[in-house]
Amino acid sequence: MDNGESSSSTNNSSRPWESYNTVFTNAKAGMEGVDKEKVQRIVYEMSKGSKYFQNEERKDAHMKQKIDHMRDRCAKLSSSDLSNYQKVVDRRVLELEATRDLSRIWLHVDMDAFYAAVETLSDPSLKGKPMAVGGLSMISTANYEARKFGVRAAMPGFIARKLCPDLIFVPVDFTKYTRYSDLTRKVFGNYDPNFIAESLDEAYLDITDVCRERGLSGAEIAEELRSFVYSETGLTCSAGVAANRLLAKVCSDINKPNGQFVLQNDRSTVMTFISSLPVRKIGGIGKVTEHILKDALGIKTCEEMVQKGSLLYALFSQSSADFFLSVGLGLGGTDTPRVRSRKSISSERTFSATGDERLLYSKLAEIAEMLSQDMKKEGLTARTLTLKLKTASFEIRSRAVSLQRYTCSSDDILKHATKLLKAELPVSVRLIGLRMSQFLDEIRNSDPSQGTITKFIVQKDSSRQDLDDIESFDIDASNNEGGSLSFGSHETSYGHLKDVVEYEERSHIDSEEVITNQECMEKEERRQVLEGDALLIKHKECKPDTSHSMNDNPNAQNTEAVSVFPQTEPLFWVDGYKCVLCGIELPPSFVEERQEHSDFHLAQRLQNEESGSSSSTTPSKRRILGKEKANSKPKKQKPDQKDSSKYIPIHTFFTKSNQNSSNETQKK
DNA sequence: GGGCGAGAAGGCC
DNA sequence: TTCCAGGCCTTCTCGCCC
Repeated sequence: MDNGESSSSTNNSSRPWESYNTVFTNAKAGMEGVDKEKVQRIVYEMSKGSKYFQNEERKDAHMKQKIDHMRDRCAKLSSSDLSNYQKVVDRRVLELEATRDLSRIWLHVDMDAFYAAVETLSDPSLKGKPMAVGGLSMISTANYEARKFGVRAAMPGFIARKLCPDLIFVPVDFTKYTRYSDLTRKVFGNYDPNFIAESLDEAYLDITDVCRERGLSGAEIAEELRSFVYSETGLTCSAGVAANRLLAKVCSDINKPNGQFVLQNDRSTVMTFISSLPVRKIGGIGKVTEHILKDALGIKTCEEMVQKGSLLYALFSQSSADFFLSVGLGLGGTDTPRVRSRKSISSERTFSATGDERLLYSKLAEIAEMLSQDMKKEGLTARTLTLKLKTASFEIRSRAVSLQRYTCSSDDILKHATKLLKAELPVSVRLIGLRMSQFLDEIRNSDPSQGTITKFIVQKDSSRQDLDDIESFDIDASNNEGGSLSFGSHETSYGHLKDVVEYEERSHIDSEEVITNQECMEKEERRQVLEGDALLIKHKECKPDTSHSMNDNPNAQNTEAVSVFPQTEPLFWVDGYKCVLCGIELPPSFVEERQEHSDFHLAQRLQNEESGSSSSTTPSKRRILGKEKANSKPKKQKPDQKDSSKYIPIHTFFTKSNQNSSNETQKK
């Protein structure tokens, strides 16, 4: 990279493509003999002038600015600074060395050109021909014949076709890939039941035990596993065997395709191996990190990370520097981590750039629905919604909002996403994404006997479930002595809980549809009727003899519901604003709050009936009060705190000083 | 002034 | 001719609160 020079568009060189930082010329398995300059030139020629290209230039300029800034800081370091940082490095090296574990044998399996190989199995006529899975806009993977032309994953199809005019495009079919992936995983499970699936086509296996039990070496197990994978699927894979996952992953790439590489478990072999290894080979170090390390600090190999450790600790955050140093020592994960808990879930779609608001809202609705479906499938509820937009000029914007309650409802997601989008208009957009984070996982991850409560919360349109409510729900349940909240009792109760909830959901949706065209008071009346009816249905299920006619005409049943449910009065707003159960006052215009409030009483009542507990928690007023004070922040929850113990933060890092990266994307 | 949470952005596969 | 994904994670900055 031509450091410090202007961006590529203004480069006066007769070979401007040389400074175009495409990722497509990076060495990847099967691309060894590729004419890199030709690929780079074609990619440059086809990209230049496009909005994508301009955006790349902007990013490139930003990266260069960052590198320059780092260099400046580097130059300002005094020898005593460096000597102090060196002491830190020396100490950390000792500490890290103490954690070195050479007793484990890890195997990394990587399927060869997975999607392309599966497609070739389905259609043998593709064998031997250059082929890519994907379309003209983007390809997901390419077979080895296509890679000889420089075609590779994440490359736009139109560029791939230019590089290889005979390229055959096959559409992506994830169902098929998942099926084959399942077959490979069955094989993996025979060697390590706790194997870590990284993606559809990659996995880590701790084969220490199987090696010992069968008296076989890592190489022999790898050979056997690959052979079983082939006989089960007809697909080839490559494997790496080493003392930790980081090294095993590097090793699996060495003899690709259909090969394996074993790195012996002794320190000097590891250190020799790592000494000349380019940093880019390490998982977690990508294009940007590679450039920063090389151009700001002159670090190209893993060994140099240790040699220049003082600079790393001077310029990077502690966690980033620790990561780099451990890489330089050839250290990596050796334990089987507990199941990674996801932090967010998202859905996004790219389409032709448009500024048509109606179209944008309709895309938004589709995505909200998809996200909601995914969340329900995974049993997740969350309270932070982030809208991501990629504008026609490839600028990425994200706008987030934290909701008052945990939800997975598409209505809720869409409602808030619409507000976020509205604030950005007018804008021409080519991608919309929605992400939900801050999961309700204290409950999700709590003891298994609470599964049905979780299910209840999740399956219910949780849009109206307040955190406080859930917490009290949970606590009440767990405090209930004598195991009256056993799994069995939940099972029994779940049926009618679910029905009530589903009924209520339907009612809610119906009422919402009507509401849009109704006056506020009328809406409130209707809601009262529906609330009363939901309780009634619940009651009917408990007492099957109750008249069936109740359900037929909800609007006519409210008073009936009251009369047949005397021991637990239905929720009713006295004088139109006061809850008869707890006395809290909420004017009719506080529609959402009133809905939540009634939900709370409903849930509490069901809970109490099941557990026999009469413990009652008044729904928190603090949020309601917070609402009244329009600008006050909601009471801080314990967030899903960064679980720093789980993984070394790797992928992204920044210098310790201020970034001062003028955020053009910021602030409107 | 430090701790903390929310929002935004960057980065990797 | 066609003009660059989708998902997830981490860190940073800023502002509020104690």
